[in-house]
Amino acid sequence: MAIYDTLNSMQKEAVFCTEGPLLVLAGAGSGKTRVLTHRIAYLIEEKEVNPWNILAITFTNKAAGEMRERVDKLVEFCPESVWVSTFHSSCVRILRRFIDRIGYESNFSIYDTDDQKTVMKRILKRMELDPKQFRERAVMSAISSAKNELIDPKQFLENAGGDWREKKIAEVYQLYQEELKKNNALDFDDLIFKTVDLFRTDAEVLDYYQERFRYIMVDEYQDTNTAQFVLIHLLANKYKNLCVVGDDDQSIYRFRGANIQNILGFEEAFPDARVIKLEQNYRSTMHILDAANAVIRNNKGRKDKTLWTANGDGVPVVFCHYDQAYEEAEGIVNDILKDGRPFQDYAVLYRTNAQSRLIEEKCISHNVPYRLVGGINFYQRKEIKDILSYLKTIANGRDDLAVQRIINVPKRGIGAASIAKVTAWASEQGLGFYEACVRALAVPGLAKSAGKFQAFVSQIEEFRQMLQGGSDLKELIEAILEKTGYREELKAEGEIEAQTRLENIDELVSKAVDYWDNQEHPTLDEFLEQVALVADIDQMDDSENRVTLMTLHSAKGLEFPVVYLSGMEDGLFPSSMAIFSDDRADLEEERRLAYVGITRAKERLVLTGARRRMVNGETRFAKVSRFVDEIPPELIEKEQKNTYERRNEQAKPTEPSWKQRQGQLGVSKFGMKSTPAVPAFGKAFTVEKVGSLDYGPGDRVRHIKFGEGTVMSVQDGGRDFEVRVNFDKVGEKKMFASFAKLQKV
DNA sequence: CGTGGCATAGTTTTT
DNA sequence: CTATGCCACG
Repeated sequence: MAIYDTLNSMQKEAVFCTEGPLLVLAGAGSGKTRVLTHRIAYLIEEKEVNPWNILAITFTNKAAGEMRERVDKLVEFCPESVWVSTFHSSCVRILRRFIDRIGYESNFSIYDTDDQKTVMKRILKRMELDPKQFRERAVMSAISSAKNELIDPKQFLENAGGDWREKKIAEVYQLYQEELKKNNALDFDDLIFKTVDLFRTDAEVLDYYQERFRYIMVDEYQDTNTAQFVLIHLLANKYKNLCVVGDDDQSIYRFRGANIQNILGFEEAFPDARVIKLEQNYRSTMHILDAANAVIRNNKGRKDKTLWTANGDGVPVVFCHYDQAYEEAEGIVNDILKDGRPFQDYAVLYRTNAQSRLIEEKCISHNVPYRLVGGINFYQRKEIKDILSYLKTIANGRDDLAVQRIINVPKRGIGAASIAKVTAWASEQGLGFYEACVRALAVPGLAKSAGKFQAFVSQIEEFRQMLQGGSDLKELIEAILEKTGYREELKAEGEIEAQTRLENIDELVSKAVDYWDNQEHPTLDEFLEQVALVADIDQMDDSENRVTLMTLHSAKGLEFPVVYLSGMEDGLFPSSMAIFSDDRADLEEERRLAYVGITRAKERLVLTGARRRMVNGETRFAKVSRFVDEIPPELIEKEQKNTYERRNEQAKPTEPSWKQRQGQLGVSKFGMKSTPAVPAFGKAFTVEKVGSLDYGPGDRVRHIKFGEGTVMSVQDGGRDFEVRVNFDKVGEKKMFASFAKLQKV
């Protein structure tokens, strides 16, 4: 019983209440993951529930991974049988097994956002719709929302009524689904949608899973959309042992379909539901919580609760107002240096990804190591998508988009015209695109190009044989790079580009190796599947001593000793979209975002904002964010950081450098994790730059490949220094300092 | 068929 | 400002 003694009384109640529907309203930092994991342990150890009968669902792989780890530690008997996974991967697992019952093949491929875009573009073009009126972004989001609400194309059309535009979108939706079906593909939304579809049409399958999952737990319940709600509802409907944990004040994904009503109306959906509130916070100081409470109190549609803590008051919240956005960035970085904790104790949060740039620049110029979460997903990078498309083609060749992506990468002299011919013939014959390539000779009008298609096909076949012959993924990717001439082509693009891209590919290789070595029966298919469902935040490597830069959205579920909320300006945060919206709920969502941001801080919270900042090349002026004003004056210290003050600050002697600071690691109160010997995957997101260069224009330097040369110029290119060097042998080259590793001679 | 240049449009957040 | 798309030229 000892493990439960560490829980407070409310937490205990939630853990011990195992039968029937249960809603746990868990405020920020109130230990909800602890409750979930202990509840799982309790079910197994005390209630003798078979681990096999437990399902725990989260939103991100990271959360699932953490829960998995904690469950494995806590539960003695067969913890691995507990199904801990995300919505999306649970659905994939179910669909792989039973999707044939709703007319798909079980080896369906999963389309990511880019794939969807490609398909959508094609359809919009084919329908000759005015691209101004039907932008693919808008159409896609309309379709996505429809899927989140479980509306199929037919219903969409019915709902459209007499609205011409809506009717057209319904038509696009219909065609889009047909196209996906033809390619035996599902997009992200389909994964949920089709699982619900499967459960609704096949009572046998539903019953199987209802029996299997007698105890269901859902984390971050406030983020579920209607489709996910129905899914859970169906699964839980037989035994009704459903425990959902969430915080309505942290619902920040309305824009992608999250339905806050799922949590607010839980008691109506399950009339005999128990409700337990967790209001004791273990994370932050009272000052921080007071600020959070004060802000969120302005929202109307919420369950009433007030966080409190036994921690002390702590230091006051600070708001720093700057003139310019770059001064704000500078101020934050200076403050971090002055404060003097290990870098990993700090997070700088912002509303939009674009804001990261200024902060990055200042981190670079002050030698502060940082880790950037978000931005372009690693798996969306061109070179990664290329290699993955090769792998997909090698795996089965059924993913037409993948094949089309690589058929002329690197250049094989196969142009758009030939591809169009093959595509047309393929659909005429009812063949997949790859199949059609195999039979290129039979395609009418292809003439000379047919040989090029055949060369491509035989190359793919060669790779397949490698795989069957026992090659691992590392060898395979290596072979692709060499034999297709991909590496060659990259190099032709330029030294800097090629190096960055090859480094990214190396990251992919290490990911592949990691998978290959840790799996009992590794398969290419399974690897590709894992890769399809990862998000940025999943890869965040928190073992390195770096400042974290990310959006408020990415920050949910995390905590840091010191948090900077930057860009606290009306029009930016809250966004002007929300301010001018006639739906009050939009502004409330922004406020919840502010609440999430504030409650990430454990000890110190600094809000910052600027009067002016450059947006889209023009200067914009902004008032202080209304959220700052919602914090009562006695809780917050406001500082005007004007240009004059800043000059004084700058005049001070340089702060301890990064290297010196590293020595403090391990001595500090926080973050004692040691750096692993093998760099974790995710390095691609951290930018390690050379702080200052020991060479400048006019100096002689040596490059590993190009030999000696003279530095022409050094330019601070934002993320890195761009150096122009005139090499004796090869002439002038542009390169990034951190990659070029130039040596002064 | 490929490339390079120009024009235009877009900016919230992402599983 | 930047990324993408389209068009015209080689």
